[in-house]
Amino acid sequence: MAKRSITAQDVALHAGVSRAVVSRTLSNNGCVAKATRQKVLDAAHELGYQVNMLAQSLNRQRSMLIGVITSGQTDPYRSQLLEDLVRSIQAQNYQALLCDIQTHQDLATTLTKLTQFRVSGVIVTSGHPSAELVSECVKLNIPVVVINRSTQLPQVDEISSDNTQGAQLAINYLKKMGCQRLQFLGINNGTYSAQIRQTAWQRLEPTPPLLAPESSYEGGIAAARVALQGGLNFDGLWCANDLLACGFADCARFEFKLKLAQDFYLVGFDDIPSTHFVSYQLTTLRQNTRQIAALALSRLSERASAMTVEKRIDKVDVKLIIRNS
Amino acid sequence: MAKRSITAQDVALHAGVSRAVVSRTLSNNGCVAKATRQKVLDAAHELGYQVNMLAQSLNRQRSMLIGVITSGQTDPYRSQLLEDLVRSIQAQNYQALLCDIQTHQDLATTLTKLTQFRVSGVIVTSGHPSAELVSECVKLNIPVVVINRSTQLPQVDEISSDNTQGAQLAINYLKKMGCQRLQFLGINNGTYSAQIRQTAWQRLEPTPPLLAPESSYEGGIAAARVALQGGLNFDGLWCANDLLACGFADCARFEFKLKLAQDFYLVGFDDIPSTHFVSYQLTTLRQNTRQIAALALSRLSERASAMTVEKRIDKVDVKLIIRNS
DNA sequence: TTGAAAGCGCTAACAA
DNA sequence: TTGTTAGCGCTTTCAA
Repeated sequence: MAKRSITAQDVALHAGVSRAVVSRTLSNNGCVAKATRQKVLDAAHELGYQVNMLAQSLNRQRSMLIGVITSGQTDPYRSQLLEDLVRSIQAQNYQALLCDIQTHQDLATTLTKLTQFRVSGVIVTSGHPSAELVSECVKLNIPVVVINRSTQLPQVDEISSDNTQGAQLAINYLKKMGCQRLQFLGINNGTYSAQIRQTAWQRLEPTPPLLAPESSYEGGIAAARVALQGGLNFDGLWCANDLLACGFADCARFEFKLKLAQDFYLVGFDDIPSTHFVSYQLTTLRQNTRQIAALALSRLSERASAMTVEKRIDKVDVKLIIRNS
Repeated sequence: MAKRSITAQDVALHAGVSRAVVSRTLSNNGCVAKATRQKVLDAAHELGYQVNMLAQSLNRQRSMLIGVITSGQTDPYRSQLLEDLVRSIQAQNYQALLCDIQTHQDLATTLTKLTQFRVSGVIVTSGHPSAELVSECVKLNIPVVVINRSTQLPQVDEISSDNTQGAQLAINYLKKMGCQRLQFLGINNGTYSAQIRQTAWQRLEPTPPLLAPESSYEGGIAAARVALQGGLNFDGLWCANDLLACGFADCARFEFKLKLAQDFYLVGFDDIPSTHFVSYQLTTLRQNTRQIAALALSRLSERASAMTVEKRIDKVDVKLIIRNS
């Protein structure tokens, strides 16, 4: 039943040349006479030839696949990042092998899975690859880049939003709004980004941070209940992310009858869609996910050609989006 | 530099057998003596052998890859569906090849890309595959399933939420809340799902639907401005999706000072996170994305073993989530 | 039960 | 510039 598909051999026959010439022509590699080249191209087109990526990859010991590792957590920011990553990958003619991991163990098995496909690179947006895993990749010449997380590993490039700059922008904004007592809302045992933002904050402001029990809308509500119980003792708040900010804002407004941009100012992080809903209009910091994605691909290809180049750490600018909080 | 990785040959040598035995043992295919089997397993484990998926797939003419086609549109519902799809795929030991398409043309090139990787199946969540594309897949024995869309093609299985049931649930709810003049908010030139919901609605209620200019929060606002301008002439509204519902609700509340669950009732669709925020608390219909995903994988594997089985159309139950609207 | 050998479709070194 | 040849690592008849 399953019809055999058209191979380079067929094209070679049709064009009256050898398969080697076909290969050279189609991969633009090695020299072919102009006329021959055209013959091959025509034949390939006529027959509807499609190269078999499996065979090609097997031979080249490298597939046109790039592994993208994400955690189940589907918050709007992550979705946006993923979308931009996939687009960047496809723009370079690669394809995205999407791997969802739940646990640290998953990361290990996933990374070996990816090596079995001889991926051209791995982009980690969740979890922390261990040294052995990475060295395994290095051995196989597979570059690894991590996004919004750090690692000690020397061969792994890092890309993240500039959280320090973010902290500064948030503080400047709050002060400009006249706030005198600033506060930060982080997450207990939170994500790497939340921790970094907290650290960045603490370098600039001494106030001990508020901590939400979890990184979510509900976490923001819970944090607000605790924080506002004894009265409002701050007038400017920076939240580690927008979901927290929305939760905090709602609890403050509906349970404690506080008014945003009046009783206190609030800055979020991520610029997720909800923040621009009429009922929120939250001031926030927008990450440049497109640039992060583009940079990830650049780093991957740089390291592909020179596995041992020095580790690079990129900080991508964030942008303050001023709304009504 | 790049160390050659361990092959079946190495394992064979180490175990003192032929590579054929190694292959049989590891793929559980053909017979191997118990003792030999153990020897091979031990050797493989000791050497840390990992099968080369490229070689295996080339030989079997089929990779452990499943193509997932999505459109750039990252609304929360789509993200959730994607996540569930990827999990289901990984649960079956396959890997997800994620392809983002923008235009109809992209679908075509993407589908041929996928065939080049000899994927074991394709899941389409966006766009409408043409007859030729599908027949190309059929020829290569690649099953195709579409989610939340329909197609005339006989070899393509369809899975979607039961929109008719959804319409009925929404209407029942609104009537139970005492609504007398029901209305539906669809989308002008909208998604397939929105159209189906509209059709389902119209079979039950004769009222001509409202139409938003686009499928988004802003679309909902725009629709509300038009609809409410001349006064409120309905008391129960069903929106094609939650983003529209949020926009409509906000415009109604903030611009027209209407009260939800008082001046009119509103039911959404999708149960996206924003709907359960304190400031919305929208009643909505939840799609069972996990079941949709699981079903997609089932259909794919069924068709894989019998390409010509009759086309199947599955409707997955939706669930009314009653909140405060 | 095991091994030898052919082949999946492609690339690349080498020779012509 | 072209063709020949030897693999890439695996699976799978077919004999032994």
